[in-house]
Amino acid sequence: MVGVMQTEDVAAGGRRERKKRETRLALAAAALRLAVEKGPDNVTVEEISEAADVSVRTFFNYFPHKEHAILGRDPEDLERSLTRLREAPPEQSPLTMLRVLVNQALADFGDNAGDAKQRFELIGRSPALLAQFVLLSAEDERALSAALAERMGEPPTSLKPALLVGTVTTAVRVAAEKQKLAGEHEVPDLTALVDQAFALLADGLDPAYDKDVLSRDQEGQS
Amino acid sequence: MVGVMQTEDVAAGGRRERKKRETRLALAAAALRLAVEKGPDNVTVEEISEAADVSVRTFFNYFPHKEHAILGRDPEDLERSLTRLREAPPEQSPLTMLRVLVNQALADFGDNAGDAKQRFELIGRSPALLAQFVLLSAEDERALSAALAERMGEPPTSLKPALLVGTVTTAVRVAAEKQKLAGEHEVPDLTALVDQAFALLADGLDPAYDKDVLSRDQEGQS
DNA sequence: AAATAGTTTGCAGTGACTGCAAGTTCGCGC
DNA sequence: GCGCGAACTTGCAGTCACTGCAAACTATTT
Repeated sequence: MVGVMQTEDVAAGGRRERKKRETRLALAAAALRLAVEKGPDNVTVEEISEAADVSVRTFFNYFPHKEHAILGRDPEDLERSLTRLREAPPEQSPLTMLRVLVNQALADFGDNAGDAKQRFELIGRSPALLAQFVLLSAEDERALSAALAERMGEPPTSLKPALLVGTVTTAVRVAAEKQKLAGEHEVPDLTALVDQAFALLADGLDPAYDKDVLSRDQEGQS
Repeated sequence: MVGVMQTEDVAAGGRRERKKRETRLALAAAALRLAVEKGPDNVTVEEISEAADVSVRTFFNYFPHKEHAILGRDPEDLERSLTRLREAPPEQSPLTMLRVLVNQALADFGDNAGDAKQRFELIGRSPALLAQFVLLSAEDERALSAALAERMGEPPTSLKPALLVGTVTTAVRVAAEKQKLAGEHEVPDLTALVDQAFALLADGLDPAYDKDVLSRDQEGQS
């Protein structure tokens, strides 16, 4: 039952709670620092625990994987996005609202400058980290889809909200990849790329799409 | 230099090549069977190796992870899709062609009935498998994006081809998820869901998108 | 048949992660 | 302040994934 106890709010009172939060933070910080210093795949849990001055066993009381500690995700980030989504002006169309959401998220991202960017870098360098990141993101996506469905007044089984969240995520991801790929020269500015992607999503990716191809093309099997 | 030697074609001659292919196949088959029988997370490499009658060490000469063996991906699948993409009728618009591609892939999927479906099931039950699957898919996506960019006569840095491939992948994924979620009753047919998703992508996800929100909304920072 | 190159295997080692049980600390009512 | 139970930490033992290395084996070539 470890970790189940209902901690009511963020700044809960007792010394216990405080210490817990400090330990978790110390572990995440140590994990991130060491990952940056030695490369994400050359860090051992032992080192991290040592740096945070707890036992290895305790490390695993806080994080299920080494990767979770390095990613050090703040559950508040998702909460904030969900709140923003729910409180967005009702007259905004879904994609418009998502554009604002993304922009706010990117702004947050730029704020806590060090950590987020370093983590982002690391993710690009370690498949293990990427894998965990994707898994966590998938959960977020589900939550966002559900919230969006509600906002749009659609049943949770509806395709459209999920598709919107999914494609928007993809758009941001692709934009980020392209920017990284472009390297140093000609830095095209993430916001501009994301704008471009959103515009494409909004207007349609392919005006010439022939929705009846399949009725005609029944012989194309290998 | 293990595994570097240039094996010319699929059905290469020597007994050596044949045995190698057999061993790989036996391992993948055993891995899949055991994963289905005992649950994907309760299989050990030792069991798999035993079932395929090779040493554990040999297992790792064939697969980098347990998960790779279970997923048992055939590199030919990607090749086939790439070929199809390149040989598609040039008059087909990108999304139209991708729709055909997806349909062919799904048809293949239905063909080798057992394996693909079982693997798909497993992926849904094991985060570790899902993670590896996503990683492999990401590689495929990159290859497909590059091929599509070429077909569209765009530079490989161009956003649009990558966005197309990414969103289409997302569309299929979302459709599959929704179908699974719908459960037994009212099975909405994957093809229909995919059609719906493609139509949305083609026509635009949100006709009311306001591409100038950001210019106006500059005060929405946490 | 001997040389050669490719493959298998055992062995030893590192490191992630888990359950368990004993010890420590904290919060709380008395 | 005391003591008690709950929460937390820790060490220990154990399982399992995965790696490098070197010896043994086997197919292929000459």
